[in-house]
Amino acid sequence: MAREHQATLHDVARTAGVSQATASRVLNGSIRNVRQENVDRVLAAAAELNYAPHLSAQAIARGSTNTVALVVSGVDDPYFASIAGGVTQAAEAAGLIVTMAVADRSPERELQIVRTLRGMRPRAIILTGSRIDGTDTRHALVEELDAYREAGGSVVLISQHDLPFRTVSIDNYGGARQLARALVGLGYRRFAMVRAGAGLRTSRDRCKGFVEGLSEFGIDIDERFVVEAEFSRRGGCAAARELVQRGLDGTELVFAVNDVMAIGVMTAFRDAGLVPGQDVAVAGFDDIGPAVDVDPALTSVTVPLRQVGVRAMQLALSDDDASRIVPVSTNVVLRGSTPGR
Amino acid sequence: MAREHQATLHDVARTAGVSQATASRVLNGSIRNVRQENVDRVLAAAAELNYAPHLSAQAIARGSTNTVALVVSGVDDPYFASIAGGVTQAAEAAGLIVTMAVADRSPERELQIVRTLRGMRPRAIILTGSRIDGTDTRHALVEELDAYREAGGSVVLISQHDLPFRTVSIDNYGGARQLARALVGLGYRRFAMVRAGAGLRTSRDRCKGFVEGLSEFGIDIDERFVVEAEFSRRGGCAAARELVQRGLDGTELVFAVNDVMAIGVMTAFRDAGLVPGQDVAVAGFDDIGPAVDVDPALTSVTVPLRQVGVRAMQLALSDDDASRIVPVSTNVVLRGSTPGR
DNA sequence: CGAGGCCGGGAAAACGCATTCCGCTGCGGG
DNA sequence: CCCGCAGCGGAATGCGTTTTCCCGGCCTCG
Repeated sequence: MAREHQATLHDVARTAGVSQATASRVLNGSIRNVRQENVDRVLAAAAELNYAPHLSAQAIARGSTNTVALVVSGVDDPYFASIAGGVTQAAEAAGLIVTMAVADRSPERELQIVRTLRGMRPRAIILTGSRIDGTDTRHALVEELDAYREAGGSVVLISQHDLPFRTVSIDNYGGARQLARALVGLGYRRFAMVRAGAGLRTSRDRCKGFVEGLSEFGIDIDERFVVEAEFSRRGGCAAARELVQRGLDGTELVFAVNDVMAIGVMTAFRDAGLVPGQDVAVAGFDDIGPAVDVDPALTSVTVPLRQVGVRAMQLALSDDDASRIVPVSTNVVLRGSTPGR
Repeated sequence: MAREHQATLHDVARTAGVSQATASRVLNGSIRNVRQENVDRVLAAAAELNYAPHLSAQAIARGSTNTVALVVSGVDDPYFASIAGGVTQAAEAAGLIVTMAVADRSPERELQIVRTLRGMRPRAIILTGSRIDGTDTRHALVEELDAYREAGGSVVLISQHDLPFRTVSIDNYGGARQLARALVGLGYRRFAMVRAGAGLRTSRDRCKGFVEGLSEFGIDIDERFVVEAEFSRRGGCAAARELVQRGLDGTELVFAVNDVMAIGVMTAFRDAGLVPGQDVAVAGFDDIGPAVDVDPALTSVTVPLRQVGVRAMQLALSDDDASRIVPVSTNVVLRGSTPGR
């Protein structure tokens, strides 16, 4: 029993007393028929030896893998976790195995990852949360992805619709704009904004939408009340502290470009002795799970993250080029963190 | 440029004017030396052709992959997300690629996944959050893992120390026991408990620790105040509703076996008009990020989830069998959700 | 000046599997 | 009775690497 090697197809064939070809035919449901007797013997042998086909060997023999690569910028973030959940769900439904890599918010790392991943010859590479805009690795990344696609792979981006690849496009702009309108509707007039670095497309779009939504009503946000921070809970905290230090100065509501930041903002406010929703309203974006668990519940913009993941996977697998961009719409949801005034 | 195939080592060798063997030697830093001139030519050719070695082919030729498999029971859960983060971090540090599969809380699915994963010949399989206890798939799973290990793979479990594999063992029992003591110290006497199904080892251990911690003080929990629910936020909500329906009846504190459930409990209480921490205290376990974002902040037991992931990976890679079990200690942290009485 | 050792290069085998092609058997029809 | 054909098993080939083995040239030492 203590053979150091896993059973190979050869072994199975030998103990079944048939040829490799026959064994292969029965084990992977080839088109050709095999006599029932042999089928049984092979199956029995496979079971006895606990045979599991060597996926790499299959990949090399068939010329294609059943692997999908997913690149996220951080797993801890519920945003990516949800998307990853959707992707794996759809992948497993399609019989694919997903390998995940974490870029950790670094464009260089992302490039390196894609390079490695390409060697794996995955059926698709799904990229989410990349922040390549304006970096000098951007060109290299695009080139790499292009080469990959040229070779028959399929590339799917999430919310990077200005790159020449298929993308699932979350309506960040529209959602933020709607949010701005809704908040003005509630009576808010003086806003602050917490955003991420300029390299992050998602953040940019949301800011733009929000600002333009406000400007419909002739409202604008003073430069002083726009603070840039890390795209994370910690970043949100830091930003909120920065804001109270600068002096809130009549600010009625702070909009953070995503929920994890918004939640960070809320707790930082609370730590500073301010009651969120009462002393200062807070709104976020994404409507991640925990948004309803904080008190008051966080006003946000729902984006069906899991759906996004599923769509991305489907988009990756579809071969018609007609729908290069799959739009995903978003929905404002008002909660206790932004009471009417 | 539009060749349908990726560049192969053969191509590189040809355009460099050397043999495949030489190309291989320079590209993977073999022990043997290659003349500098040839090194340069091969490197140039590789860069020009944008060559990426076919990992499957390498795997097959070398007889080993640089892949690690991670099985979690759900990505959306921050518990697993954090562990996954640690695992990928450590894996990438070791130059390994991690492929993740989601068992979705089903033992059968888990078994099937392990079976598939084995075909990938990963260096290690890391299993977390499995709930095989008492199921009939348990034996099959163990057998499968055994066969895998027999063949040279390494298996690491997280908090399943009664199975004959290496495991990172979180001190669930001790942490819960400490928590119980601390809470009694705060003046609490009447407890309710929200736990998950009996198949989940982690839940069992925590319950046991908590109950035994209480019994040190002659306190026990009435059967009526123990409710079993899904191991998720939703489950926590449901459990809390169940509790209020049964009648809290003087219950001072409800302990949920993990934070996501505890948070669910808190919001469900709030929805029912109860103020968490004031009308009824709540304590959880894990100290996941959001624990400090809810209001009042959640009393919990810190477990260094990311560390757990890192350790698991290291344990998987180490080849000395001395330390089959790596203990990870936990730490009670009291917060606003359990004010002193 | 010759033998042996060392260094670097290439041909080829091997890895585990899928698949194509070939040949055998057995059947039915002419 | 023979031919053709369908059906099925097996040998062989190929996939992209690594690695072993061999070979030629050069250097060194005797």
